[in-house]
Amino acid sequence: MEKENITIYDVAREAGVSMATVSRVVNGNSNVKQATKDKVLAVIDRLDYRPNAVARGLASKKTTTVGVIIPDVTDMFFSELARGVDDVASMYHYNIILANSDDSGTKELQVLENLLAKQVDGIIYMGNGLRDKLRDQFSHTNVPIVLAGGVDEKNQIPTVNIDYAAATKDAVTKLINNGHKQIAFISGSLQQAINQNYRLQGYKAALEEAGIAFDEALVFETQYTYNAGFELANELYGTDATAAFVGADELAAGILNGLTDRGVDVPNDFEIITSINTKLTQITRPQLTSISIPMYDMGAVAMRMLTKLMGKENIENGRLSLPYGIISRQTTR
Amino acid sequence: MEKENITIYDVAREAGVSMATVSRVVNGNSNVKQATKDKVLAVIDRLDYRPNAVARGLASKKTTTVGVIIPDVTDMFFSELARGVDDVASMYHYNIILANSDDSGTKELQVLENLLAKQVDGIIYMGNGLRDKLRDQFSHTNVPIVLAGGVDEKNQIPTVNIDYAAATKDAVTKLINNGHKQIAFISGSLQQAINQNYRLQGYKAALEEAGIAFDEALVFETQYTYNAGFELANELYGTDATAAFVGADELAAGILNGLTDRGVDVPNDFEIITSINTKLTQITRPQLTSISIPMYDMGAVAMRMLTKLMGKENIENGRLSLPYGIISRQTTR
DNA sequence: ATCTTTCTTGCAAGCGTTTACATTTTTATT
DNA sequence: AATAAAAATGTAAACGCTTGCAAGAAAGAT
Repeated sequence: MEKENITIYDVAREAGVSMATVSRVVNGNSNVKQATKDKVLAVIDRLDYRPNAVARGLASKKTTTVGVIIPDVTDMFFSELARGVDDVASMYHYNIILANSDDSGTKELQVLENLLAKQVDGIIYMGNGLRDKLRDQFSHTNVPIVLAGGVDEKNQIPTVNIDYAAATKDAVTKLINNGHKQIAFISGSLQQAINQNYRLQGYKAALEEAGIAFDEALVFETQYTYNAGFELANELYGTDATAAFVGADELAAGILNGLTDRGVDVPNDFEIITSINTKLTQITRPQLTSISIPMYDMGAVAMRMLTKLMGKENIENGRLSLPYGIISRQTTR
Repeated sequence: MEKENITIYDVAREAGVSMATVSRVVNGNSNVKQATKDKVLAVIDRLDYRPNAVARGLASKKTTTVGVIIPDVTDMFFSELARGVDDVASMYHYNIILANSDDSGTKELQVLENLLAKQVDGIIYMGNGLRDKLRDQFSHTNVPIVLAGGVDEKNQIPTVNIDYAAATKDAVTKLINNGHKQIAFISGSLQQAINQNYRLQGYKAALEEAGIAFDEALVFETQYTYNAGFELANELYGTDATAAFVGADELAAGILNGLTDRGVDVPNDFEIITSINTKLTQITRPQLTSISIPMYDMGAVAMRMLTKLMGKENIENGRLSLPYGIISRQTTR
């Protein structure tokens, strides 16, 4: 067994001061005489006192905890973001409550409810779109929220991401410059704003700029999984596409391997550019050319922005687009 | 702005009952007349009342929150575990505070301190070993802890994992049966118990059983990264090893690609078995033969065990070894 | 009708802090 | 040495809920 929970009161008694004073030294309040501070600190050390954060939270209305709504920790894109978030969170002495939403509307709502009940000081939201119901709830709360890595079409919520439309346009243009006219656009659900309103728009913009007609038949909507890609390779094989822009790395890996298995020579017969630049891009053979997204940084910056919001600091700009790049590897010539 | 925080007291007043009664209906306490329950529920709904979990935590001494110490969410092995943990946690209405430790002793200690301050009801610990200092802290607290996916050499802490030694032995034996005598053992730091006391022991056991002498020169200790593997491939090339057991998938992918790039034909000139069976194993070409570890399940089972511990239920067995398998793919013949 | 027993409800004391505000001690000023 | 100002400390009221205990209401038993 272990000594009973020792409280601020015990420390006060042992040190011969009031609990207020103990509270002050614990919180680094300036007006405490050095002598008493030392005395208190010594007792704290001796008694092995550890302030109860829950009581603290109740009294101060601050929990130093932020909620993180994430579709799936298992997804490399999001886990990188989460890592960035956690690193700066802990830098600012916040903890994160991590909640998987599976990108499901109902789960998100429920998770949000939970987080708010737990009195989190702020929320980092990750997702592939922002459903209206959730947006509603967001606007009904005073808890600061920032979107990390996602898009907010209505520009209502502080967001840190990259310019997905521009990045996609760049990628597709690169393909066009390599001589392709029939370029497949492959992404996850077009229900998701990020695909429908950003990536696809960037794709169209690139085509338009090059005077190439948009062909609905070259747009493929599927799951973000390796297997989906692998299967899609067959379908792709039947079209006259000679290159593809792909919205996710795992998916791209599947397509690449599927195509290769059918005897297609990538990049000579077919070029591929993927979108995330996770570790996967270096592991496949040939290695995947990719847009490079600063995932970790997006998470870190989003969290930093959140700390400012929580501290009631003024945010100069609530919509940050971080720089991206395109890394040429072996799936393009 | 938003309506001021509404409390249980507001609900009580509006419903014409005492706060105790409101508390009872909120907590699903049985002895409340149906009529008053309905009345209260209606008010709760109308006022959009949301119980304050912090106050609840203070009063009840339960936070319905568990801490998860994880080396790195970005590591696929651990993120899968974490996902399993979160899924059953939310199933039992717990939230998780996720804290990255980078497998660093000091960070772990600090994170633990934090978690305890936040009054978590339990802790899931993930790591590649369990340092004595941490073990000490663990034993000094009343908060239940379970190890997920790791090993506890001293068998003191409830643990859910697989039999790493046996799995390794099986893998190496498979290699031996394929005719190899010079089998490299490649893992992360041998400082980590899981490598030193389990995997390496399994490796030695397999050799011994086959009457093959252990050769120190075939043991490689490195980082768990793709690049480390890629570079190690060169080194490996200089030895007379004809096969390798590898402790992590990313590392194995690096070795595979490094070897392939040097013109080694895997599996004909060299066979590889890796240890985790993450998605990577299907993405490399050739695909990696691997021990299959039920990561998600380990996390889920560990969390389930923790719920029992937190509920003061008796644990029949605090040391669960889940079944593992070996999946033959293309890096073995 | 009266007395038990069983349900329902209310009362009030915590839970461990923070934080105005008040009070006391120190230091500076004249 | 007396007084004002500043610094250090203490007092006690929140914070929003749970929960043991007591009291009142309803239902059964005789």
